[in-house]
Amino acid sequence: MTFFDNSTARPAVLIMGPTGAGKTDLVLQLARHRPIEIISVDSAMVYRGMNIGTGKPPPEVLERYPHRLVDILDPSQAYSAGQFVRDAKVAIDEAHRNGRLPVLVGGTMLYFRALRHGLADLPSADPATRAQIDREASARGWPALHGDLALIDPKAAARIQPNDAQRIQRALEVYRLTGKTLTELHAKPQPTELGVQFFAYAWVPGDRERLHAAIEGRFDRMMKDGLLDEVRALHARGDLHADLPAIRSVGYRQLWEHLQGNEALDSAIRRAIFATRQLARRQLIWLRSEVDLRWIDALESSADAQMMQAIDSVLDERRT
RNA sequence: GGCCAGGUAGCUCAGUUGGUAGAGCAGCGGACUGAAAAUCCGCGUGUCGGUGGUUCGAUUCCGCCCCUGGCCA
Repeated sequence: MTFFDNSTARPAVLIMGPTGAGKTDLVLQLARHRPIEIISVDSAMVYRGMNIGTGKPPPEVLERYPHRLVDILDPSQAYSAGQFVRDAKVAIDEAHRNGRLPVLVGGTMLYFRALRHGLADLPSADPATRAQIDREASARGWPALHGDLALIDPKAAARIQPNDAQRIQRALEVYRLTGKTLTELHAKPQPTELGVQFFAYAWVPGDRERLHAAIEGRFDRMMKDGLLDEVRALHARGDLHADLPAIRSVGYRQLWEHLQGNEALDSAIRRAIFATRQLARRQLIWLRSEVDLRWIDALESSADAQMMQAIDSVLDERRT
């Protein structure tokens, strides 16, 4: 039980895959047979009351095989990459203390990257500043604010598109909060050494068309399982709105539009499936640029065995 | 069977007063540092239903045929 608490880098396995690739089934399979601790890397599963649409395992399964970083926030709140890194560190440490191998599984690639490669020391989001910038943007337009940014931080402005409201806002927010530019702050070296050695795997269906079909079938199943009622319950609360990160999630966003009376159900469903495929595409693009990643074709019959073997080799290494 | 309206990109459609065509959606490629399941950027050759005719030239005009929808029998 003391395999992991020596002073050298302790191991953690990362399983990164697009939505609909079958990560959940895989990791439950692993958990049944090996001493692992499942840590979710998913910006939507953090929210309570968002179960069917985020593809969480059913409650009885979660009870039997606990997932860290699932159901930790109310949908009215916002999560962030920075918060994820802090939470993940704690979860990894606890797994090691319990003598278990942390297995981080999910599809939020920014979180994986932030965990492995670190984040610059930036201030977290400030609602008042963002509201102020939003007011300016609605008066002058985002390209004008992009022009402002070009004056204070030409390098950042050069890589941010004039219409990319979110990034322009963030760059200006950081400057107003700290008096320093994003470019300056990014340049500072990040001394956050986690003391964790990561073993990273891309879990990806090798056939795009089959991924698409799986995504469509999965959404139909979610609808049969009561996704619309789930979204209706969130909608009925009255304090949630379409601009919240939780409600912007794939599936929830489109069904929310339908519940608002803005869109027919069949059209909302169709768009939800499109949005899910587009999400998967972006996840795949992200994976292609990741380094130190071993690819496993999730469609291969030996895929589960390959992953199991990978877990075993990490466990064996620590045992000697 | 007759009349009418259509048949143009994977889908919905626009358009060419005759010089071989373009939007939205989809799809694809890419960017990505506290909203990331977010946000943004880029990519459009397709027998213009088929076949004859008129014309220097037809997807566009004309004839015939096929298909779809509607109305009338």
